[in-house]
Amino acid sequence: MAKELAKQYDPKEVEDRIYAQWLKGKYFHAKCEKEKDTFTIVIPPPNITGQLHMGHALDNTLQDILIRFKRMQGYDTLWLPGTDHASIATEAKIVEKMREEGVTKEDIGRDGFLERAWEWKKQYGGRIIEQLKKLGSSCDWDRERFTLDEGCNKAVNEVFVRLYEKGLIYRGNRMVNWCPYCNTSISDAEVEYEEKDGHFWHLLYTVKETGEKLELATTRPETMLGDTAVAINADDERYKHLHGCHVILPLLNKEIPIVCDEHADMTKGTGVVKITPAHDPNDFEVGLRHNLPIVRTFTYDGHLTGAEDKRIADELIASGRATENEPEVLDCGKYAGMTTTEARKAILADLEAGGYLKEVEPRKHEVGTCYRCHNTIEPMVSKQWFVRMMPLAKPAIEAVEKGEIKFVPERFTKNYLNWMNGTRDWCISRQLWWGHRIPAWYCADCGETIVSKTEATVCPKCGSTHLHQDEDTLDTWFSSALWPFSTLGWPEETADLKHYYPTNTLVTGYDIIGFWVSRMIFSALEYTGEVPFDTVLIHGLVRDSQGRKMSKSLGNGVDPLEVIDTYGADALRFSLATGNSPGNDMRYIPERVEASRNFANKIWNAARFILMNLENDSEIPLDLNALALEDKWILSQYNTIVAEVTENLDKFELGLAIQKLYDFVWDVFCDWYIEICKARLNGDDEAAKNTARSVLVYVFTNTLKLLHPFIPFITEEIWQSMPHSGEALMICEWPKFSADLAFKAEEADFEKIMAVIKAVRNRRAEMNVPPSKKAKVCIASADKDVFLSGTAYICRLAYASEVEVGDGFDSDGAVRVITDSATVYMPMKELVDFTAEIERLKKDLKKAEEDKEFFEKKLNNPGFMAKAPAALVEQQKAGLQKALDKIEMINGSIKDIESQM
RNA sequence: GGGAGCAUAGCUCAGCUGGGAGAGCAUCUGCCUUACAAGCAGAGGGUCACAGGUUCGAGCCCUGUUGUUCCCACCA
Repeated sequence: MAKELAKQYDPKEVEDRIYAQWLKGKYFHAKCEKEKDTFTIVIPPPNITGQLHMGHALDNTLQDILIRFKRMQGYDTLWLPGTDHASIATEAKIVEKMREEGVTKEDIGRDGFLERAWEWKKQYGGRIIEQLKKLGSSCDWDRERFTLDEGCNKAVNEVFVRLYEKGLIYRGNRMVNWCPYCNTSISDAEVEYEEKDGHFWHLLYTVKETGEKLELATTRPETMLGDTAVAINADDERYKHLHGCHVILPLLNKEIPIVCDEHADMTKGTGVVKITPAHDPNDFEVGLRHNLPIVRTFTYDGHLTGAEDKRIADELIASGRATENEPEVLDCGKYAGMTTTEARKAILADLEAGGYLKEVEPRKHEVGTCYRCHNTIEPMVSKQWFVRMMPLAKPAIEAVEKGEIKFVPERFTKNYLNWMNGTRDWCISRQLWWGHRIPAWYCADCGETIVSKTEATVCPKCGSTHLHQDEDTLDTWFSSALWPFSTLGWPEETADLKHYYPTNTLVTGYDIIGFWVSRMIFSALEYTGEVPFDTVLIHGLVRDSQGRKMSKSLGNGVDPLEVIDTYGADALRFSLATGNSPGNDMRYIPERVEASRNFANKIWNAARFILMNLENDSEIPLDLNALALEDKWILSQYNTIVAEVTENLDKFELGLAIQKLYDFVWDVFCDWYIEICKARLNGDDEAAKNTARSVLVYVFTNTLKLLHPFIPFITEEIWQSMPHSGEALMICEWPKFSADLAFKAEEADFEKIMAVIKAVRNRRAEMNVPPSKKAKVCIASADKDVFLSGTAYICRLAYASEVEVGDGFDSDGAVRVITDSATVYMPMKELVDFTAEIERLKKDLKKAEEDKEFFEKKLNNPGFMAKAPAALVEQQKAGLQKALDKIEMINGSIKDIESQM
């Protein structure tokens, strides 16, 4: 006897040991083998602040399946791992921790803060990597990267300088989304719109020239102090007489012009719009068109501006350093220092007191919020760095339209194109410290801007050495956008970059197509001249069992590590991979993980059975000449599975691939083939025994290979217990379809035997005959040889005391069942009820006749005959023949019984 | 306002180029048959949301309707 396995599979005992073994063997390490084709995936780098959640588990399971599959297929395979510095999230975490200690950023300064941040990274940054290992991820850990490491920084500076020199990066006063809580600008992509209850406040502004009250509505009355005009539509008949007039801004008693602008929509509200260029994106545009003053009334941390704010701004303007669109700042007087919420209240109260508030209308509206903290975004004119998107988006759109990059499923192409087509200039500067500092310096003497890859020390314009670097850092996504090539060494022409770039498949969720995928594509095209990957495999979200998004606030998140601890990593992986189709959301159902665990255990026990029946560890060669019918059947079935699994993996249909394997292992191999082998294994024929062993081992170990990408731990553990050559399953060669193993005729013959066994079992169950009660089974069939070859296991599987095969049998007192190739008699006199038998047979007959009609209808349909493919027509003919045969047999039996009654 | 997804068994979902509706879980019946009770053998359960259309043939393709989810959009 060979090795013995425990009765139940215990993942805890196996997983860490196997993972250590893989690491020791350096199987994950890509060796940059020049002669081999490559397959490369770069991991979507998880945030260092993060803990492994179900989304990561799904994303990384899919990647690991693809990587392991390709590795076994013989590609030089690289899965490049790493983490993202996540500027805004990490900085928020550290600031929060400091707050608990009573320390602010300002207290410790930039260097002190960064010291803390790196310390934090050291402490927690590796956590999620360790968690990925628990999942079985076969990343090349020797190549692990971090978006804020030195290499990435080099790439970032390189890109920044190149784009700046091409005029594709610029700095200017523009309308940005400002998060007063995070105290930084964020990009358009980082704004999430949420429907909130709000109001429409109808205000009355007095027209200076005519004295009439002009009604307008606003959802943000607190911005009114910054109004520098009121807009009407030039074609609006109601207001033609007001062209060139002015209104008196309430509270400030300031005269502002009435302008005609297309932005004012006659069909909406009163057709009059207040214009606040400093705090509304549309109004900013209107302001530019009409050369209106831009008056800022909010501070960057969400309060109303006061005297000091105004002094600073005035000073800048007076110094002549102000750039285009530099906003003025208003001293908001009694409102200064109030938060925007307080100011809204106070201003509304004063407007009402002054008779300027006509009515209040409740209204739901979409409010922009920060994706990090979900506080309301204040649109704000601010001086920031931007990437000019138009020239970059164009090639990125073309590359996808030309099919150089393929989205799976295809529908996400549209999603991507919509995003790319609609994208506006990208605000990349952040008022944060944790991140890539913007490589720009300003001359204190002449105001010159110097953009440089290395530290600037002398002003090239005036020779001054009084330079200071821009205080801001770059959007995290600016460095993530370079990930597929910065991690391979770009801008250096490294061996890795040459060999592994462009990468192949990017696996990610549909939620970050805009944030990340699109930016990688245009970045790669611009800097490397190539697409970063050829395929983007999109998956959905993992939701909770009720279909809700898993979230911290709901507390409905399921911790993958706990699942692994309870059921094993393989069970989790299996659950995530199976029944999941590309691009669609899925629910996490605990029962499914349990079912997956059961499947793992099923495989485990199949292995146990095989091992129990082997004499030793040595391999047994497969002798194609010694095969029995059932051996040919299982080999042929296995062979088909090889082709199907490979095909589906190639198509990224991972769920279908593993489903087919599940069915094959459980329903075909275990439920049928193993059961059938027992007859030979328990018999005395040593040669037959050995053939059975050889086929069991062959099919099983090769099936382990097919299963390995999905459930790597258990398959590796079992494979190493089985007779094998080679160090590890994970570096075995992927099985190939083999014409030698395609036994179509034998498959069909064996199915006749299966049909008889199933029919007997079915009939026995109907009659409630327990397995312990055996009965003789007599098979009358034209295919005598087929049934004769299977008597040993028909006996076992059909609970027969003995099996006889012949042309006809004494039907007296026999229960009978009819398949399309045989009539089976079971002498069970005491159970035979002639009336019931006839009733059953008539039921069968009815079904057979329905079948006959079904096929005849098709075959008599001229349209079908003329247009259906030939193979299908043949199939229908065969079906009809089977039905006819069956009808004949049933009629014979009915007559037979009637004659005995 | 634009775009997309989903609607199939009691529940959760598969069903890849159109060719007699599937799985897991749950339910019911019988089994501790020496790999596995986390198991074995059976059974029941579906007008594939609705209405049209294309086709010899539609769960699948087209049009519309309803319900539902999501993404995008500056509607004051």
